[in-house]
Amino acid sequence: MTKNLYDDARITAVGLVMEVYAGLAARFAAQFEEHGLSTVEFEVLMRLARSPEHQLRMTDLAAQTSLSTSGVTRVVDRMERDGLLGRRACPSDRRSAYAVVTESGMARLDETLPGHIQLIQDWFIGQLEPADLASLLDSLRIVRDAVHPGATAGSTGAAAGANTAC
Amino acid sequence: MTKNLYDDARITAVGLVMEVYAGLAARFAAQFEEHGLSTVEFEVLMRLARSPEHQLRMTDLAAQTSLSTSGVTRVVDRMERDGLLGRRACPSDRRSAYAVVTESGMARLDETLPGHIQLIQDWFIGQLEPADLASLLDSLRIVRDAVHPGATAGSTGAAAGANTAC
DNA sequence: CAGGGAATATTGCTACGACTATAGTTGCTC
DNA sequence: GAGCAACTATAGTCGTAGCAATATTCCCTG
Repeated sequence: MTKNLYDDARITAVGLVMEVYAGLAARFAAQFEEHGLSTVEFEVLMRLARSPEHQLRMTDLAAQTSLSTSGVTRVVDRMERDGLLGRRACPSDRRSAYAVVTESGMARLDETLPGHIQLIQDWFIGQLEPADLASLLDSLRIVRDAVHPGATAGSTGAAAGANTAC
Repeated sequence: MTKNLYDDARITAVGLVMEVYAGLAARFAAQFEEHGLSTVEFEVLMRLARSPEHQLRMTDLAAQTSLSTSGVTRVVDRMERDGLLGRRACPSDRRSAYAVVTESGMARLDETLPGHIQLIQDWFIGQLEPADLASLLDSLRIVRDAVHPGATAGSTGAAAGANTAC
């Protein structure tokens, strides 16, 4: 018999990552839906809430969410229609537009967040010993920094990172 | 100021998982595309290749891939059209149908796999010290077993697990 | 200041996948 | 054996996201 590459330990290692992701994502999605949000909508809300003035340029939002710019346009369309977000013209660059969270959007997020954190606690954090968790996060950080698609709003952009200030 | 839940350490912990997943998935997808495969097509090919006789019932395939049954139908349609898969009637249960990998499908997988494993080595395994990697996998396994959406072809089905044998 | 190239957002087109309904098959019960 | 519930696969419909094309604006160079 030839050696079986299909059961290679390296394959199963990434399989583990994928399964953990899939499991968590599915549970999160179910809880988001209870509050009328999809996963990407929650992600958009979170990214904006963590930004100064609760707003971000469309392009920056796309960079931070692993969505294309057109995808961001559609999501913001929907959320604007639902009153969660608003658009604001950028004073210094008329090409750019800000997506800004409305009061209603912040309220929706505040209403969703406690349950979300509870899920994280129950299915992820709480499953591990504190020392193991710390070690796990360290390792994940290393891999993240290597793979690093610029999701952390950090130093990915070759240009000066301050263009968030428009 | 009110306490800021949006930067909660627990949120950033799952953010880490999501970012690692997204980064790996994007790189994998690019390599799959070089061989004319999408991510789900590769996953289907892998699941079938790891099964006895290189075949699986449509329902079982759906259970193992976090795809719906109709999704599996469409994917198998495409892959059958491309000659990677074939359909075979189940002799003992005429409701069921097997999806079976063709010679061409196995060849495609064998052609794709080395590069895939190389990516895993470069961006995941190779980033960590062996001891840290082992610890990481242990922790991931614990979380996986908790979240456990039955992706491992294990004991999810309430009925006897042996229905893979049709 | 005129013009070319880069950047930004949007829209049309297309592909993919989930939800639902439908048709066929099986096994159980009376 | 007829009827009925459960299961399997498929087809219809809809929502969502990516890619390419477009219009506008900005910046830099002459």
